[in-house]
This record gives sequence, structure tokens and C-alpha cells, in this order.
Amino acid sequence: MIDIPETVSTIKQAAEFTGLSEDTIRYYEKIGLLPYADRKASGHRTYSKHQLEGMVFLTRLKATGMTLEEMKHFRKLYEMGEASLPERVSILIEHKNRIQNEIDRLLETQRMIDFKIDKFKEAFVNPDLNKKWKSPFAD
Amino acid sequence: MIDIPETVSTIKQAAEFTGLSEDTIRYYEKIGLLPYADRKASGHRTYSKHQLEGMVFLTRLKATGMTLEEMKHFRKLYEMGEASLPERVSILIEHKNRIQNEIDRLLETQRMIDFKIDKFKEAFVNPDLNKKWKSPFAD
DNA sequence: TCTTGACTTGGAGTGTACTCCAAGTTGTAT
DNA sequence: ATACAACTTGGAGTACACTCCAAGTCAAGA
Repeated sequence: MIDIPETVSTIKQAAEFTGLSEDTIRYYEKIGLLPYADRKASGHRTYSKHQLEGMVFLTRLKATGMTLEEMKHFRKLYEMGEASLPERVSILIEHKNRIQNEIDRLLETQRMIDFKIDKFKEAFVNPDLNKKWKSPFAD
Repeated sequence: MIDIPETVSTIKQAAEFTGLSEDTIRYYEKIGLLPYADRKASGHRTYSKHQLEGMVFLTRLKATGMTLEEMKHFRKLYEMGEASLPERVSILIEHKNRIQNEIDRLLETQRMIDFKIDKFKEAFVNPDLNKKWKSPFAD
């Protein structure tokens, strides 16, 4: 059994792949969210495919509202090994629930916007309505 | 025709009703997102039911990702009157689309989390799998 | 009247997450 | 050999959205 050599990326390629900026990747490493990256002899960072996938996973968590601190905690658990699996699962389930609540709120706001758009359109077609119906916009 | 007298609220009641803090309401007024509030003789702010509804609308836009600057722009249009109705409608439609994209991203992340939870559970039941399958978490 | 709590202002301070910079080193193409 | 781009570091600066504070005024009950 031989290890399949993984293609190795520069920080620039990592940034392209993940959508993070190079500065952000270095920043994440600095605050301990990403582990100290492997280096070439020159000191330049290198990333494996596996690491890039991990970063993308991070971006998904972040984009869905997880804070950097929570992600750091999750990573700490990951480093503790198998014993932390149950807690990691419960964190993910909890996060999934938060996402669901967020989706519900978004859907509700969409309905509210639709209602408002309808009102606007009515008011546009028949300006008289505008006098009776005052749009609530904090005034 | 007589005006139905609207019940008038203090800033404290406004904060309770909207979920914003009193400081935040004053801050929104300071930056021009809310108009200069009506005052009692004492100088204390008062809010009508209509104004409270407007504030709740604001909180919905904010909670779905609209920035304070965008909301200020929307309010400016509102103050310009009927002529701005088409632009206001298009802003709302645009925002609705942004919300839809956000929902899509959230759903996708939920699926990703489900996949990961399954993997974790497998690894927990059968620790051998954990050796073959490395969780990508940026390491 | 006295006290207690609510409200006022302008401005300073905070938390999160970057983002940029200077000064120096390394890698690559000509 | 000489550019020139890519990379390195520590630390400073920025953007957004609040959040808190001091010092003072106002309102309502005992």
C-alpha cells in the first residue's frame, strides 16, 4: 500500500479554491482556527487537498452563522480524537437546528416582502390607495 | 372624519415591542435610519403604533441581511414619495432574491451537515472506519 | 418635598472579523 | 544576472453595528 501523493497548493491557490482571501487564511492560522500550515523549505505554506476541503467546510459553517470561536472549539474537539465524536455530533445537530430557524425566519420575511410588494403595486396602479394605506416604514 | 388617536409609546415600550435596545433605537435615529422622533414637552421620545410597525419591518430587513446603509437608502426613497415606488419595489424584489439565495445556501449546508453526522455516527459505531475516512477539518 | 426610576445628550469604547502595510525573502522567467 | 511576482512576518488600521457612560433633566408615587 502506497500513499497517493496529494497535490499540494500554495496559499494563493488555497484562497482561490476556498474563496477566502490569503490574508484571511493567514489570519485564521494566527488565531488558531487553522493549524500551523505545512511549509516548504522556503517557509511558504502548502496545503493538501484534504486541508482545502476542511477549509471549505469552515466557510460553510461560517456562512451559516457559526462564529470563529465556535469553529475553534469544534476544531479543538477534532484534535482530541474519537472521544469527542458525540460532542461534535451534537454541535452539528445544534447548528443544523439554528440553520432551520434561520430558514424559517427568511421564509417569513419573504412572505412579508411579497405582501409589501403587492401593496406597493396596488398603490402604483391606483394612487388613491396610497392615501389610505400608509406604508409602515418607521415614520 | 376624526383621527383615531394612536396610542403612544415611550422608547422603553418601543424597545420591548421591536426587540431592539433603547440605545439601538437612539443610534438608528442618530445615523438617520429613523427620523427624528416626536417628543413630549419634556423632550422624551414618543412612538405611534404605525412607527413601531415600521421599526419591526426594519428588524426583519436587518435580520435577513440588509445593511443599515441600504435601509437608509430605502427610507430616503420612502420620503421622496410615490415617485420612488418602482425603485422601492425593485429593491424589495432584489432583496427577496438575496434571501432566496441565502435559503439555498442554508439548505445545502444542512445537507452537508447531515452527511457529516452520518459519517461521524458510522465512525462511532465502527471505529475502524475512522482510520480510513479522515474528516476534513482543515488539518 | 423627596426619592427613585426613566429619559436626555454627545461622545467614547467594544466585539467581530477581517484587511492592509512595510520590510524583507524566495521563486521563476528571460 | 536581473527583474518581477509570490510569499513571509508582526502589527496597525478598518468597517459595521452597536453598547456604554457621565452628567444632567423629567415624572410619578409615598
